[in-house]
Amino acid sequence: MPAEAAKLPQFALIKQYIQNHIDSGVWPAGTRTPSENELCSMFSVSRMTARRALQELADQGLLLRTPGLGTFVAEIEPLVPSLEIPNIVDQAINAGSYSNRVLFLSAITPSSEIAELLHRATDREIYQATVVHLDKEQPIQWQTIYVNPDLVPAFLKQNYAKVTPDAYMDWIAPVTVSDHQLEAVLPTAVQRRELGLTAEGSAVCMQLNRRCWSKQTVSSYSQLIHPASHFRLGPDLSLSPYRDSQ
Amino acid sequence: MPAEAAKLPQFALIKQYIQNHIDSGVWPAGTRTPSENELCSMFSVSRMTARRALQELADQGLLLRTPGLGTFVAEIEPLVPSLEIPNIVDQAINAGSYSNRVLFLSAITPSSEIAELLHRATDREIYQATVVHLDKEQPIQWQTIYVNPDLVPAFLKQNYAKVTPDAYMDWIAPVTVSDHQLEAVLPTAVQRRELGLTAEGSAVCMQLNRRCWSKQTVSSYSQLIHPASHFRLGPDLSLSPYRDSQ
DNA sequence: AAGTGGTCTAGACCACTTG
DNA sequence: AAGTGGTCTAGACCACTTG
Repeated sequence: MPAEAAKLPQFALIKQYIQNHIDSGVWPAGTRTPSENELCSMFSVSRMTARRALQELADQGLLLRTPGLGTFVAEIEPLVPSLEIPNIVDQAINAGSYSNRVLFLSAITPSSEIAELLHRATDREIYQATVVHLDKEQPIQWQTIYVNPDLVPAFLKQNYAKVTPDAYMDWIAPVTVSDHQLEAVLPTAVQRRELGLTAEGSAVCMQLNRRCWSKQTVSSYSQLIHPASHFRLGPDLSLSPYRDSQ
Repeated sequence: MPAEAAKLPQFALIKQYIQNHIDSGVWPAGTRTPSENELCSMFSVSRMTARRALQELADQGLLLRTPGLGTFVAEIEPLVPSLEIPNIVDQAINAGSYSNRVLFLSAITPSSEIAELLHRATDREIYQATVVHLDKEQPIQWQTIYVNPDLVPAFLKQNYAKVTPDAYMDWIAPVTVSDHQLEAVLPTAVQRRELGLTAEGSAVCMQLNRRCWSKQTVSSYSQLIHPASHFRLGPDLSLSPYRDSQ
């Protein structure tokens, strides 16, 4: 028995054996792997141990198992690439360089579009706030947030100089799910002024539309508008995605 | 024994029991759950069955287990929101309404920036293609792709009217990982003309920078420029994220 | 009828933590 | 010393598929 490999438990050794055959192409997608009983005798192991190896690889999506038929190597799924959405306001708060300007805070009668997004009738009031968020005195985001007053009745009575609308909302009605949309836009004249955008060429903005849910009820809908110069998504491409693994 | 709940296996019943106590707030984060042995006697079940319930919930991230200490309810992780990146060229191809115009196809001496992204020296040639992709005769994407000739030596000899550069690349050097960056830009005069953007206001574009890797080697770097009117990320917000679960 | 995976049992030994 | 989770065994019954 080689001394090097003695540390891993037996189910992990069986997993390695199977993974090697898949990665090296010896077992292409669709190949039947050894059955639980076959692995038992191959590795001199009980069925529960052989089963654990197969089951964990199946949970990872590498194998497909069918009672009565066997275990098969799964097709590689194309893996839809995705981008994480940074929260530049939270980053500024954590850095201690955050401030803001509240431009509007009031109850309003929603447009039919906003009412529909909040799942409310157009004849029922909702709350709206418009805030410009700043990092080191530089405007980084224009936020217009529409709030469901049923979930956050005291929304209009808060002082948003220290606690942002998002932070207060998350305290009263924690976000359980959120939807996001992203598009490139040209800001309005008011937005350009408040965001400090003067030159024509630098006036391009990224608009993020975000709807938040709290326990299966829509709690808010926000339009977040960022100067393109302050909002890029994705990693620094000078770094290798393999930096962790080798 | 109630007839309704008779269908679920015992480990699933124990999982339900634990999940209910977490979801309802009876066991907040940090609470110690019953141990494997305690669940054994509570549910008149063997330790392997009680263990399975705890282990599967731990695999889901709901529980944390420590040998010698016990099993504890995990903190809810904030869950970074992310957006899937649509491939509008593939969508057009699948819809059967795809065509393109190849503007440039040649070996070039790379700029230092491009050379660095491809992990190559500036004095070694690379391949470049510039293609405008169309859907139903409408321009939807400007692509400038820089290719590592080591991996795809015959890149310049292909006819890209039928098979796109990306499709050919994926055939020769399948993409194992890809990096993406996204920003809002104003297109150049040439890009505006080729993309059919005339009015000033509609000239905003989304630029996606994508670097593809094949077996831990950079195979290509692409700049993908889309008219903002044809490129929005995220779901239709008129749909509920709960559509599947209720 | 023989083989497959899904569930389950009643034991065992281990390294680890706590009093 | 008593309890915890991690690994493992050698059996069992089941519903399911195949020849």
